[in-house]
Amino acid sequence: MPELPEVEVVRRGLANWVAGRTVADVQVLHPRAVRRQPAGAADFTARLTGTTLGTAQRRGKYLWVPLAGSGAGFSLIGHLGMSGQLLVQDPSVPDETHLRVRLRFADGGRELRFVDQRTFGGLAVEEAEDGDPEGTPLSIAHIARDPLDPRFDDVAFAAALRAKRTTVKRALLDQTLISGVGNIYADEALWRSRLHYDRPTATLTRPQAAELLANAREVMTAALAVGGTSFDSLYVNVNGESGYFSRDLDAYGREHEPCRRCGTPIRRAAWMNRSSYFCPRCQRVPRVRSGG
DNA sequence: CAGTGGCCCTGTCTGC
DNA sequence: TGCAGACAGGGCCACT
Repeated sequence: MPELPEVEVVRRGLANWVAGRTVADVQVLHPRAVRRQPAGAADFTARLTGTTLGTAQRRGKYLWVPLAGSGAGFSLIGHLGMSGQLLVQDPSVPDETHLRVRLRFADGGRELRFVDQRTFGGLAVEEAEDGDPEGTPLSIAHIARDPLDPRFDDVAFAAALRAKRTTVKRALLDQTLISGVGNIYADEALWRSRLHYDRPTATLTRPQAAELLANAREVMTAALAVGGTSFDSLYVNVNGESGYFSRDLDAYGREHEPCRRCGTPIRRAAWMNRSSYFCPRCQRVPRVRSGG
């Protein structure tokens, strides 16, 4: 499940392996993989063929590559969804079972493959912000900056979080408030902050909001340092290698295992059609006071 | 308008 | 052995 650290690992791989290369040929093997392209797969292919790829960029879980040459003013945008992979493969490697899109390059070297089992991810060629050297696609203007972005505004985030009339985990997963946080790192940040996932955001103090942000930033930085979190073969870097952070998780996926702080078994709760892992002792739901 | 909940998708695992 | 159902869950969009 690629979240910010995993997507950043992939971004670095793209920056290393495809920047400066010219696209010779594009194959779309599953139409759903380019469903963000309004005019369809043929348009996607036409807009990409012959362009030169720039340096990959990222905001939250979105990746994009600015295009130069015939593609100037546009970017190739990608989202990995739950199971998407961008692999830089030797052309002799047999096609992956869930290969959706292939880019061949004019230099005849390793090709770029988008592989996606569950097809929640996808690629598209989109118009970029006018004059933006990073080529930020217009379609992600609503996505907030992420906590590893030097331009992320900590004070504004804390204020916006506390102004919300929702619960804290919902807010962490709201990509218009803070991007890059998914189910895994939300649970980890909440565990580190001793906050229950259903805690109303309006009851957080300013220091609690600041600590939650610091913990989200810290856990994602630590995960990035070891290549991200891989539970299975669904998340790998561009060379097909797994990350090692899963062994360092404190809450996510640890149902019945002892809390590393207090020893109480970690509990899993159904939440929003997914799961929340938390320590029932360290992370208590604040009791609603009557009368106010 | 802000907040909420349903849906998309496929492979793996569990229980009957 | 086979089949149904649960589960993994990010983002979009209709609805309140």
